[in-house]
Amino acid sequence: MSFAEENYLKVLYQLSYERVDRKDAGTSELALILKVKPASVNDMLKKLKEKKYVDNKKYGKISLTKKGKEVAINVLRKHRLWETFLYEKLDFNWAEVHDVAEQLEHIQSKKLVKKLDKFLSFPRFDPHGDPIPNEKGEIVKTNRVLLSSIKKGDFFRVVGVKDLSSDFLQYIDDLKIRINSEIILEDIQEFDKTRLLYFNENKVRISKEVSDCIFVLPL
Amino acid sequence: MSFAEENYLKVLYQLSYERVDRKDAGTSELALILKVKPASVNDMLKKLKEKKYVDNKKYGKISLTKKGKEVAINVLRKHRLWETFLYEKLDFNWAEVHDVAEQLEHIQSKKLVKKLDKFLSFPRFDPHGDPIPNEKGEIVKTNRVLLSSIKKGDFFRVVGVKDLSSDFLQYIDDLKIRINSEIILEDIQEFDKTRLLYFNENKVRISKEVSDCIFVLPL
DNA sequence: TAATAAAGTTAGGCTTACCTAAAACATAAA
DNA sequence: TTTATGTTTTAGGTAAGCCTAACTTTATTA
Repeated sequence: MSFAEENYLKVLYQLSYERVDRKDAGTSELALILKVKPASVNDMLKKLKEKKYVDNKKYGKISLTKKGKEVAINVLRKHRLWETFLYEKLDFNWAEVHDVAEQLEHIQSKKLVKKLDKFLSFPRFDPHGDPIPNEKGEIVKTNRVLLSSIKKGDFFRVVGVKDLSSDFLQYIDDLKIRINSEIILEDIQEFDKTRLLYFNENKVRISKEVSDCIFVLPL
Repeated sequence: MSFAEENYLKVLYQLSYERVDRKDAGTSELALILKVKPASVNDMLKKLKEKKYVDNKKYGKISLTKKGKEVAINVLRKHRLWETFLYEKLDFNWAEVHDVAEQLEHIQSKKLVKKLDKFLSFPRFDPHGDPIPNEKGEIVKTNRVLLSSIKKGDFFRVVGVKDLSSDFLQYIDDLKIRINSEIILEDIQEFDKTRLLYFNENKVRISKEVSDCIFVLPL
């Protein structure tokens, strides 16, 4: 299983199972995320189909087989364990972990993953609040929601940010909104496309777009 | 700089600068170590030459340029830092670290290397006793020698084993000869191709071949 | 020194994963 | 329903990194 193949399966999984808007993944969307052309996606899908990792008909819905899903979940597990390692042990910030984990997720060593998991005390969520599949591929449910859905007066804890390599990440990190920081939203003032949030003593103005990137756990 | 290119430069460096018998590296020797055919080595050398990483004439000695040496030392630094991490933090044994480090050494992130180095408290030697180049590419000298050169009555400390993926490694690990274990050789009895070593209370029989793989520091 | 062996090189091919350009199909708007 | 727009697929091509087979050069040994 090559790096490229693993990446295709991982992104396919995320588009099929981890999206809020549950619409099917298409060739061009995949191409956009993987930073290749739609024709290349097609080439690879053909190969993955032959190898029984995906199962799609011409012009039809692309779906992972059981085998493909297993590989995808394993890559995701590694990605999120490494992100946790970088954040917890090496003191990386939210904005920095993703790109490095993108490389580390392809290291092939069952033993390494097992030992890393243990070293991190079997974490269930990564720094972005995404669930880390366990060794069997099981994924725990969480009732986290996006900050954008929080209403004035609600209490919650920040648990993560979306696992996207966006410019927001650096910005969010700069706001010092750290995971599990026990910050509680005490008040909201709504402006045009902007919300003024009071986190304990801290006053922070956050745009709609940014609050669509922050996961919180209602208390 | 691709994985393959990095590997060629790393092996070239080791053959040129880290060998006891200081003879020049040849196409077929490189091929043997890199597990490819001599023709492939030639293809790659041509490319590395164009890119000014190596400097060799047809049928002549292959040598690294300053630029090539820098890359090689950096890969070696990463390899040995990762080995140290696996051994010290994840509880891998001597036999297991090499293959995984072989993959990890190609991760591209200056920040990662820097933080890993700090996390490990700036180690100067890896689990095999090989020196870890510092951030500037400087390599500390050590006066370690091979166990095979030790004479009856000498005192020393085991500091590592050769960085080769050999069957010896598992065997050595099983002997429980751990780095910095303060074990001292109290007596040797010589047999045909075999030495019976008394490490404190432990009596261990070791072949010539194995004692050619163990680095010790005379006390 | 000539014959033989070993090492290095070249030529031509293969596979992977990408590409562009053009054709086939699907969907939404007129 | 036809047209316009966008998405998916096909065909043909490229570069990296490997290969085999044949050839050239260097080293060894008779």
